[in-house]
Amino acid sequence: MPELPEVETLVRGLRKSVVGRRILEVRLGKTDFIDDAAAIERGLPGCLVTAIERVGKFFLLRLKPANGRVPAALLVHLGMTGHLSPHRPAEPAPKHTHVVMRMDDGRELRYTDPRRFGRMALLSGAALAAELARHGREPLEISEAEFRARLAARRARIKALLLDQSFLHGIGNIYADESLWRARIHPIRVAASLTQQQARALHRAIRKVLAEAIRLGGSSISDYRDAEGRPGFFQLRHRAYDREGKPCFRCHARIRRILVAGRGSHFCPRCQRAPRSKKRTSKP
DNA sequence: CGTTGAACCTGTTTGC
DNA sequence: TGCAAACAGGTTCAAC
Repeated sequence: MPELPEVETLVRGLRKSVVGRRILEVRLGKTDFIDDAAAIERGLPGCLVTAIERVGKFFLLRLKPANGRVPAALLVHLGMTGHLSPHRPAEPAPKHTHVVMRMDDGRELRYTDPRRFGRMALLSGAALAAELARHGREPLEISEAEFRARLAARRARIKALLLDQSFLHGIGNIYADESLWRARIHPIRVAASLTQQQARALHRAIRKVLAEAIRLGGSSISDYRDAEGRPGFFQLRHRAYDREGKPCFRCHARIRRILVAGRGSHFCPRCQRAPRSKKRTSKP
């Protein structure tokens, strides 16, 4: 569910209701997705949430401890099925609610995640810096020149590279397929083989797709909801993702689905030309 | 460097 | 209807 636009939408919603609030109490369910559950249980109560940021697909809740200890940050990743949102305590907690933070306005910030592919960690100082250092560039901020230069240095397939969070962070399977469709680039093209025009088109497509998805509150495929429980609407604008067998919006050819980097990849076989296969027929 | 497949988990959809 | 397989918005790791 959660790629950059969904996390960004959630972050904007959470800012309004959670920043400036103090965490009074923490209750945990299953904890196998938490780096150090004891540290969370011990460290969160008493903390003031001073800011909420998005780093790629991660949430970063900046925390100010009550008793003058060093500031820390709660890092949250939603994995495939995670969700983080405020609720009234009277609202029954759904199945798979694993973290409940009782806030000083009487509400509960709940983390729910059926598959528990998400991640949570309370970090400060060097550990936090090390975590952030593993991340790639923001797709909405990287310049076209730098994007092109970095592509030129890579022999990986473009789809695999777009999913690589140490290259760019925040793009997942939906927005990779949507960006490639818009830029008319086949997912198995080698990154370094893209022409300057194609790299430029991809840079623009990524920005356009992500910006529009944020504007529409993200994509709700099955269960994504924002901080107020409302779905996103960008799924209505998908042109490739999950459209196997349906006509291409540009040329009406049937959208195909293949496996690239182990992920279902959707593309138009007519608009997004496959690279010339590299069967060596002659050798000088 | 890069690729593939498996693993981590639960739920839903699809196929026989 | 029933049951099994396939698949899902993600990441990581071993093996090649």
